[in-house]
Amino acid sequence: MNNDNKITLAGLAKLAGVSTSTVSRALNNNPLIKQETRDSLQALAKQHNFSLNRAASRLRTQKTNVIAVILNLSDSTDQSISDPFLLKVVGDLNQALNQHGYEMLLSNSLMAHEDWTSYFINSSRADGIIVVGQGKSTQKIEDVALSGAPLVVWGDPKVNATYPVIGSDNCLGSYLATRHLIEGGCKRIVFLGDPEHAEMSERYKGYEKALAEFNLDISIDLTVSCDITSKAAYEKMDQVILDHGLFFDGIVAASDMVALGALKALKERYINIPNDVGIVGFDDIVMAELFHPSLTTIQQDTKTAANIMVEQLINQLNGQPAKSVVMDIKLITRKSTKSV
Amino acid sequence: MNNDNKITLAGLAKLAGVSTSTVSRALNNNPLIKQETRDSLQALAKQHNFSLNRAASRLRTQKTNVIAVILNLSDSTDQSISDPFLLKVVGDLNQALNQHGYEMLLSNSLMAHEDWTSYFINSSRADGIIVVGQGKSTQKIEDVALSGAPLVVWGDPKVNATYPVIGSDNCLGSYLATRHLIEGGCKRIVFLGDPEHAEMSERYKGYEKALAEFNLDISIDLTVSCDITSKAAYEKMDQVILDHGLFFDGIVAASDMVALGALKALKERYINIPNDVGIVGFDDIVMAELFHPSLTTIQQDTKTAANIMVEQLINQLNGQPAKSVVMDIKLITRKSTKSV
DNA sequence: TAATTTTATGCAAACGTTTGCATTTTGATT
DNA sequence: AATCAAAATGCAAACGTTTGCATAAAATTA
Repeated sequence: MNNDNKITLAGLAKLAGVSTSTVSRALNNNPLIKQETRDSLQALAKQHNFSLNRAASRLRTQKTNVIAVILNLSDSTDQSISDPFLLKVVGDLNQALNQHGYEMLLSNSLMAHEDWTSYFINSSRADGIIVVGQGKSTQKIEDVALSGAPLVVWGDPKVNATYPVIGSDNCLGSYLATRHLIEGGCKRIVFLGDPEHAEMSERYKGYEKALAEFNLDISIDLTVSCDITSKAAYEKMDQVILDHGLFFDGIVAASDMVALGALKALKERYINIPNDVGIVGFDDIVMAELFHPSLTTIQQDTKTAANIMVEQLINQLNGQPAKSVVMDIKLITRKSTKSV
Repeated sequence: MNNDNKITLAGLAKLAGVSTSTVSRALNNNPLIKQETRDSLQALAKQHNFSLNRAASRLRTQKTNVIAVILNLSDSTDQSISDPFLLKVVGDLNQALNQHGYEMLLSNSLMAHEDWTSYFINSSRADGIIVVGQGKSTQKIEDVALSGAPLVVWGDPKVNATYPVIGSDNCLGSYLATRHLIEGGCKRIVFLGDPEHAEMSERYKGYEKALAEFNLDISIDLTVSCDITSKAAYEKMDQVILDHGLFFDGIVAASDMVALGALKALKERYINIPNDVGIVGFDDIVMAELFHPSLTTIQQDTKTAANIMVEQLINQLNGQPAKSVVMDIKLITRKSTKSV
């Protein structure tokens, strides 16, 4: 029963005995058309399950109602494509976009399109771009900004950017995390993560700041650099302990996934958490609460953030200015750190 | 420097002193055009960072090169929008689609579009549909299948469907999981999950089959029904133990998330895993290995599955038939069950 | 009832590609 | 050279909407 004779606007018009203009307006709920006519035409359309051809209307209106969402992964490996936090942001964006009447074209930075503006905007694939994550290099993002294409980025809003960035105050978050460890009695605190990475470097700064404030030693040894995946974190911590023993009593992890990887390495050695080593994560992914011990972490409100991002993007689509927004964060204390 | 005078094919043609046909063909690498001409025109295009207007070419060719991916969530709550497993499938699909030259329009079933074929296909938003998850009702999926639109579903391939389904043999997986528990000495094994849910019901069958095979009691009490999220699982198990005590010595969980939720409830009561209670998950999400104890589970190869799904869909786009495919699964034994 | 305003509809020209067919150019063959 | 075949390019008609402007119908006013 493959009803292949695709009906068109003109076809419907003929059926209804009116002009295409009328049908077009009726289906778009244009008040120029009498309510009665609108209703009957819409009914007719539904009856023939007719749908406006978007390719055609996009061509005519020069608007797509599509937003390109680009998962900006660190180029090294494709591990982080399964990072639960980033994917959650994507999920929330999807909701927010749909609620605002936009569709989401999902892409990721590994698909090498040299020029994002050209590929997505100039080609009429999308009206605007949302980049999730600043990654190691912000070059491509800056190129988009420079091109004047509507753009919003999830990342660190403190980074002095020429484009609107929505995100948590990573420095503050990490500062709070670190201070929390210090107040719990930790003296030698490791930072575990990748200080090269845009957002993570801000987290590193917060960590440094707290240490400085409390006059704690901030030696290079305490900075353990690794990719921001649980696997990398696990392997790195395993190696570090093997090489240098348990020379620390606290860990500030660049993300929950990193924290969980580290936790595994510690637990395998029966190191007591939080008594021997306290550990704080970042993100508050669902899993953080489920772990044993449950993970103290910095919570980010991605749902609200997603809505704000979409709103800021829509502002730009309307020719209005958009601004960076700092999201509130919250220290969630659980069992992986000693309570003060 | 907002270079807003968007250049068009005709513009480029004029610049180059050739016809639009030639430019069009050149940019599409049509061998009708002399290699030399092609090269120079492509160079010219790049220089002016010109991109073909997709709205126009889609209208003309009646092809979008877009695939709609629909996250089919259980309609009750939006919790599972952050289900790491489903999101991983989406991530893998994204990769696979891009590699095959398609773009991904991400949507979810909560956005109430009555008629998916009409909305996505008839409207020329996409050329085909991939549904991730069969959910509680397969009605909408069957409607799409009936309409003849190119369709592939991630779900249970054993379900006798009129559309191609790619997925693991859920029944077998669950059977293996259950047998593994039995062989480890478990006598009273709980099934934790939602037997109403398409894929999960298959898992329930596998569980039943194993019990029957080993002549184990299969009473209704042993079926603990809950939503397939970690939170629901945690709360349900908490309540169940509170009400009935520890009347079981094994859990077959409908998914890893469910297993992890249950695990938390058990650990909070200092129930020894795997000695007092063994537990098996399903999916093998990244987290499964990180947990303590690490989770024995049934591994699904989503990356391969994603590629197969895309291939099967492309078959349909080319007018060829597509078939359901059963993915291999693997029991990954870890520390949450006694080794045999 | 005629003139005027208001409301509802229709006409036709875009939007920027692709592609069958016609035409020109080039190269090979007599 | 003249003829023919092959290769390269151009012409122009679609694809299915939307929308400014013109017109027709209905409602209001004089």
